[in-house]
Amino acid sequence: MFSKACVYGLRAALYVATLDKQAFVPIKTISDHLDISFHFLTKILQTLTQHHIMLSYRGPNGGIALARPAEQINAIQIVEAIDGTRLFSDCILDLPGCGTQRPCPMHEQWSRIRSEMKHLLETTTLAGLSERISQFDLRITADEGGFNSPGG
Amino acid sequence: MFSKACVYGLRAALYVATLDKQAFVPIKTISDHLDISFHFLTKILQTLTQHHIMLSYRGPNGGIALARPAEQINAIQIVEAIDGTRLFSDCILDLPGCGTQRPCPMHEQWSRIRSEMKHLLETTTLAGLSERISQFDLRITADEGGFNSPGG
DNA sequence: CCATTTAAAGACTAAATACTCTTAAATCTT
DNA sequence: AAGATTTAAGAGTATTTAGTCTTTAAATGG
Repeated sequence: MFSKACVYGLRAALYVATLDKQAFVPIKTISDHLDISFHFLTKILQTLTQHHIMLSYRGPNGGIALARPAEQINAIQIVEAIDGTRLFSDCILDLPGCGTQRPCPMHEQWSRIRSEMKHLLETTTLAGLSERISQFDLRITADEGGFNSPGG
Repeated sequence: MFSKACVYGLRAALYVATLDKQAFVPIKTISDHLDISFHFLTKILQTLTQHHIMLSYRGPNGGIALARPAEQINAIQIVEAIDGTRLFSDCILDLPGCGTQRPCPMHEQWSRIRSEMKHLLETTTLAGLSERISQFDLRITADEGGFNSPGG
């Protein structure tokens, strides 16, 4: 569905949002916490900074941070920055020009699904997810236990 | 979303369904009509025959055919045969074990989308699609014009 | 100025996906 | 039996995605 890079980007951005700090977070810290390759994550976060979703700063006390309040960053911005917009426009049968004018036989039904998916990602903010995490002790890592209790 | 192989498989199966013949259709005929690589399509259709969605027969007047009436073949059977079932079970954040018990922060919303997608594919039969094609002169090829008027 | 810390950039490798090509096997026609 | 037609199977190639490694550049602190 989404590329690995996209999923990692979502997790990393969400992790930064949960920290709720003004300070820059080193990418190493994030990659350690989320168990993602440091170098790979660096590339992914470069893309997000290039899309003005995150800010980066070099040197000691440097790292990355959200470019704006978590309320103003939603999942679709991250997905589109990394995976592009084709997911929300492509025909299920991959026919060029498929649309209302010249639909494929699944066009109407499929575009409904796509719209719902897009709508969900549009209304899902990092702030909302972050709140849900702290409220229900959810996780964004692969380890056992909740987000705030990595030890058990 | 779906792999190329999956999309080609869907198109090919749908094409065979629209022919509405008992006879076997040579793969070459299908690949020519749908402008898909013959050898690649052969592999894809091998998968579908191995999953008992299609039948094959070698030699002159051989080819492939639907293994059962088009009413009894739905899109999800083809998608799952080619791309597997992960699309309908995987967590959007790729967390292992994500589910009702140990959800990720997007689990509930995302599984709703997944269910709708799955339901759509389950209720979409080759017969239904085929009927829609002939009724509205739709297309399953990349060329101009409707399915029944490839020349214009 | 120098060492350290950090991201940026780019080359490189590995794996998965998307094909292509060749050969074999089955089937039909003559 | 011979030759043509067609799928099956498997090896091989190309492209994309995923991930690694090295070098460079920016920033800080001493």
